[in-house]
Amino acid sequence: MARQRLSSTERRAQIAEAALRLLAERGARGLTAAALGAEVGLKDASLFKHFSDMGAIVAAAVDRFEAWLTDSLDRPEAEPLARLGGFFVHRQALLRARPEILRLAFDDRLVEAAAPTDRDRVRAILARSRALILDCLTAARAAGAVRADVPLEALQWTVMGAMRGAALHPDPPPPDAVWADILTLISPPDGDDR
Amino acid sequence: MARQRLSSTERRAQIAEAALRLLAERGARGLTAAALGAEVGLKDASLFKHFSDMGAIVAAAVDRFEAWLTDSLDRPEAEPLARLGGFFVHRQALLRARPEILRLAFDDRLVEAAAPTDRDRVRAILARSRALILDCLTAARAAGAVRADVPLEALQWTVMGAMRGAALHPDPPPPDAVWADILTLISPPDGDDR
Amino acid sequence: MARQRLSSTERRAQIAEAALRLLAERGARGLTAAALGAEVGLKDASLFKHFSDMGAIVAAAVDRFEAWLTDSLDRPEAEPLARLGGFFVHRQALLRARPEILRLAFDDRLVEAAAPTDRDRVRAILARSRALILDCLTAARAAGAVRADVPLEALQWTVMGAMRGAALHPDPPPPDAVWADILTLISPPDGDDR
Amino acid sequence: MARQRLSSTERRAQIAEAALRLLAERGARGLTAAALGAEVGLKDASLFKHFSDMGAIVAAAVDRFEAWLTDSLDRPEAEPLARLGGFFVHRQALLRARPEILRLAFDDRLVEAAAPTDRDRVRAILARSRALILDCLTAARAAGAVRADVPLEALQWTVMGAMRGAALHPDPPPPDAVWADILTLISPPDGDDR
DNA sequence: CATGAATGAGCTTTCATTCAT
DNA sequence: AATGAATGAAAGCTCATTCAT
Repeated sequence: MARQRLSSTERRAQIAEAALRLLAERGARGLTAAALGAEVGLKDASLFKHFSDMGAIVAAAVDRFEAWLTDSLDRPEAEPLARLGGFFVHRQALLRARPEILRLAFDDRLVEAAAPTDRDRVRAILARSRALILDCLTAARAAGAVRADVPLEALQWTVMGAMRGAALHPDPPPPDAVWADILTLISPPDGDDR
Repeated sequence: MARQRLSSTERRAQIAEAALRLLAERGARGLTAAALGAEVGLKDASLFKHFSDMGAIVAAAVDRFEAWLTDSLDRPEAEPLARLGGFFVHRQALLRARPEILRLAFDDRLVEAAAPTDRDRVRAILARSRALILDCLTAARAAGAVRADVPLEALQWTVMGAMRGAALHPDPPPPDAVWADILTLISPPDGDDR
Repeated sequence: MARQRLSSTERRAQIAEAALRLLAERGARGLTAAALGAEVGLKDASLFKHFSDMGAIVAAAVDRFEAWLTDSLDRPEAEPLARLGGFFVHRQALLRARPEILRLAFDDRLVEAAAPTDRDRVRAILARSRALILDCLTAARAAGAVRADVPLEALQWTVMGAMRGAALHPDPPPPDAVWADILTLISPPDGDDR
Repeated sequence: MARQRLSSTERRAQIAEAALRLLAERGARGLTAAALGAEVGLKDASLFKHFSDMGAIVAAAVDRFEAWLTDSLDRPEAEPLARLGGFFVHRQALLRARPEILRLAFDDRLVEAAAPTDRDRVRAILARSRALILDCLTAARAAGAVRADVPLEALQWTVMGAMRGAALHPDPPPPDAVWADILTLISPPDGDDR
């Protein structure tokens, strides 16, 4: 196999991405320099020409993870439930496009591999999604757009449960159909309309 | 401190439990023979007097995990929603009693540590809980006890989302209150009562 | 070759001593875990059962070095030149008994291998010998026992030069003969006797 | 900073000199291609455009060392003690001008870094200085210019001890003052003048 | 002339495991 | 039943060196 020569910028991106993949597929113990090297067609030693150590690689992987999960499409100005729906559908699409990688969003594998500093970053990234959901629901409730007979947190869990359930589903349903069902669940019960 | 000499049976149990704890607290990379030995007051070498190798230890840990998650209190004969409520409340109690250990139920840490065989067993254990929920909901719908305007899976995700959300909550609400909220969410909308 | 089993205490001593030897014979770059292991009949990995890391090994080697160079025979109460002569002869004997190891006393090889903390310790050990010499000479001068026509330091250099020269000599002369010559050199010139 | 492009000859000299400096300051383990490159403003790989390998670099450093220690000022025709005094003062000046580098003269650091061949060269270089001293002393004794009551070697050690002591002195005394003291020490004792 | 990318060999260290006591 | 000493394999990382640009 001809020795691949890539620019350092490309390599760094490639390595970070491969690290995320390995982490998702084989867990923290599967993320070794040798395995990572094999993944990108390098020897283990060569990795350290691009990153100072494994910690830096994980940090770059966390950056990458953050980039994926930072929802550029989020429109804060929108009507709260529309905003939440947009987030939900967009995030579902993401989770399906990168199933191996984004499964990391649902457990602590990335947290486990990371050094304390990055650990907090990962937690913060995940917390942001939860906060966005809760924000939208809070605003929606103020506008009477969601049911008032259960605590907001119950609604948040419903949304997050659906997110997770649909993403991990072996035969995932269309995101907007799922969102429609969520809407049905969290909307004020019928009688209120009258 | 006098060297502790325990019967083999006790030791095996103690080690398996400690393995679960380590796995939950420090992840797959934190489960080393030395750490595990320290946890139970043995030297690493002594572990292998009780188990043939680390794989066997993880297998025993999976047994233990299965024992915890096998709900002895489940009463199949009960009315479906009552059965589901009983399961929910009981499981919540369990998750709070063993927070460190049972966090394993929510991610793939145990899967990661396990050899392929045990991996499937863990998946099966987790699948059983999901199946129980779905069973109850299916029966309940047949009896008209849950809303019919969303797919059963949406209801399942709602229950599981609440289970997870409540268990991971920093200041967990009383299980029966959570269950009451879930009931509200999954019950048929108001108008149907007439 | 039958696997040698030694008590940890013995091993530690053996390893520390071998480290000194390697350092003296092959220099800082020759002191590798593998080489050291070979020297004592162990695999490199086994060394770390007895010492936490290479730093600890070097530290133990410095201890050993210190023990050799700490002159238990020194008698502060003696007449200064007798005390210095005793030191000189005793130290010469030592340097010949352990030529490989004690060559370390004459250059910075040990300093180079050591971590900053131990580095200072080595310097202190070497400084002690120099101080002892200077002390004796100072006292001797006060008693008119050494010549007064050159600075004390010049006398100190004479003693130290002879120490080094005699120790490194391919065919080393008897220590007391050397000492006699030094005495001749540093004594007050003839005329004083009258 | 614009990439420095130097002629090969200049580079070789620069690198050899930097190697000596590194060796003196950081020891054999501090002489790495990367460190050496940094010292001269090159990348490690670029060093090997000028030298075939590290061995060649050390060899060039030994050349350099030899050049420094080859005393162009030595005048064999002079009166022996004058010749020795000239050597002493000149060498002292050298040691002070290049303290970092010439400290190499006093221990085996350079020997340690060198391959066997160069090792012998270094030893030969150092032996030359010793031989010069002994030659002068031998001639001086034949002329009755030095004391006859101690072996020549003792006088040689005195000179060398002073050389070393003065060079390593934290606050070095003027070379000719030191030489005067040496003269005092090695001259025939008073009474002989009559 | 100089560099950036890559490598193989070797280093320190960790880890699961074996064996004699 | 438990340990202390030892090991082989593999991990993370450094280093001299090669090669294409």
